[in-house]
Amino acid sequence: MEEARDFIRQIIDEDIKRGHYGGHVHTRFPPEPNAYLHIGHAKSVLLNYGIAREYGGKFNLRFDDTNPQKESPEFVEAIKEDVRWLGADWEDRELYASDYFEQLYSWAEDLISKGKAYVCDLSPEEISEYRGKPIRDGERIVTPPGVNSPYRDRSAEENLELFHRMRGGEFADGTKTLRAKIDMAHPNLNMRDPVMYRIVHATHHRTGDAWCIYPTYDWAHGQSDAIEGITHSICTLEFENHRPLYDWFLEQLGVHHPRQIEFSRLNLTHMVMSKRLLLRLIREGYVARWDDPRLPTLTAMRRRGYTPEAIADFTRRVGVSKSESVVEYALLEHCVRQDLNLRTPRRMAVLDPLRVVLANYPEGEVEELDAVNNPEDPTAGTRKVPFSRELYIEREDFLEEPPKKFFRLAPGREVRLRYAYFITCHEVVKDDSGRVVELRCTYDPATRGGDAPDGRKVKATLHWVSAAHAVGADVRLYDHLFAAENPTDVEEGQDWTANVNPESLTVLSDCALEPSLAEVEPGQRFQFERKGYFCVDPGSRPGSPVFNRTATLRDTWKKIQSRSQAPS
RNA sequence: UGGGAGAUCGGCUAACGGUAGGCCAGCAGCCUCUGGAGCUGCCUGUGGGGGUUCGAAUCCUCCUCUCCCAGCCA
Repeated sequence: MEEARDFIRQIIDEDIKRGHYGGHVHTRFPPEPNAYLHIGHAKSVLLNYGIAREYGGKFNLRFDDTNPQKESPEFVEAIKEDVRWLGADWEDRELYASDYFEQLYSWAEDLISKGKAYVCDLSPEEISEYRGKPIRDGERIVTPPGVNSPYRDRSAEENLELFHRMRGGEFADGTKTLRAKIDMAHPNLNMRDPVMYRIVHATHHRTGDAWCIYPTYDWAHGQSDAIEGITHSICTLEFENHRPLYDWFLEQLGVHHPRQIEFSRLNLTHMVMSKRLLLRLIREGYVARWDDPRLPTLTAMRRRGYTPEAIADFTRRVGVSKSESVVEYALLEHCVRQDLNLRTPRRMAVLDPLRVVLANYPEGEVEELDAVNNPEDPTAGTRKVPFSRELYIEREDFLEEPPKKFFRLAPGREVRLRYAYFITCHEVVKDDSGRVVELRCTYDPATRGGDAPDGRKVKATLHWVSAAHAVGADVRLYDHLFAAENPTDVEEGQDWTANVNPESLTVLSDCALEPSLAEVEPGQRFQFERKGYFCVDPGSRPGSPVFNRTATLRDTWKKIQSRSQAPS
């Protein structure tokens, strides 16, 4: 069965049919190394890499490092790790716009010589004014044509000399720019003599102090694509306005001209996705770091337990289009559950322990019971789980006064302990404050393994851990970083950070795990039965494991509860 | 205002002049030693008005709404 092709692939199909670019396809992912990658970038990486692979083409990783004040090797390394993790292979093409600085400079000289660029002494504020600001004209707002810079008509010789002196370091930051000479009355503001070079005395993470003038993104990006022989320059919607400018540069230079195709960026409910906003969350301490598992950064999602396969499945399902959209977080969760369901071993872990004593079970006796590692994967085999007189069950699996539809343990009620026995609760022990501290139960020896020979049924099966064998652990539960679907939608005078969910992180430190979980390695994933998917944190240590919850299991009881509690 | 772009079930996305389909979510049921997973069924949609056509989500036209640009950020 053939899958529907997105509009980008349709365009490429057409290009190939018409023999454009010699039938070749060459894509690239062009991040600026000034932040960590997030899942929106993953969509772009996978799109570009996927297209290259499908068409038998090539895929470049190119760092658009034209702003030394914001970029650093730390980000370069982090980005490489994330792209690699996603499975995108750039082979030996780890490239940098900064590698093209000399070529870009020489092309700029060409444009100057042809009278298509000039050195301008206007200040940033003046440039903005000359460009033509929107003016209120009574009811209406009018965008007037721009005004030519007084420096626009310098001779090519003078421009060349000034440009050389700019490179030579003779001028202070911000005092001069090189601008393309296009059209100050152009309806597209990007065409009103855009800046190509600015003076910045800053050390670049790769070129060091070799330069004190740096190309703007607009001047560097298209030409970098051209140099690399990119055929399809896929980018996000906000660059649609710039395409005429990129076309103009390429045409003036007479070089290879990629086809630029814009698609809408990924947005998620309950999440912010811009670098600027993510940076604020970190700087202001709403989250710990770039890899805080509540963030949509790839490093955070990896730490949380997401798999690259789940992310790839997700990006495939959301599709590619030009309409701006917000994808429900639930789809992401669905993808990771579906992946993890098939691949993760099951374990029993009691996150909020309640002691259970089996009055009729021999003291001191321990049985090793067989437990299935993964019902979805017969090859995963079984393991032994110790059972004894004193156990822990989940506190929320018992209610003294069970409401309708609550099938779990309650006074007088019989339930099954998974892979073990049927037990019946006879007595509830409370402390002085009335808190339930222990349950006195009996077990039915005939139900060993979990089946009753007389065929009687129970409505619930609980997970449990033998108290004497339990391994203590920290478990971190995560909820939406923002309770609101759209975090930046705030009332007048409110800052969006007010929407940060104060309960997005819950740290549990008294969890009781089955003993097979004593020795785990960071990054290992498990399904804790009935609770969710969990991943061993990088900070986990032998003997005191730390788990991050990747996602909960779908929980019908929770749903029933919230339905009955929901405000009408 | 000018320029650029977009509007299809609750969400995302197909359909390229010929039965508006899929996935997620939701709902109902079946099944179950995870209230998991799985299975079955249901649900709802072409922004509005005109026009062309045997036939329009698709073509034309007018309108409405939303987003992007006016950095020496990318």
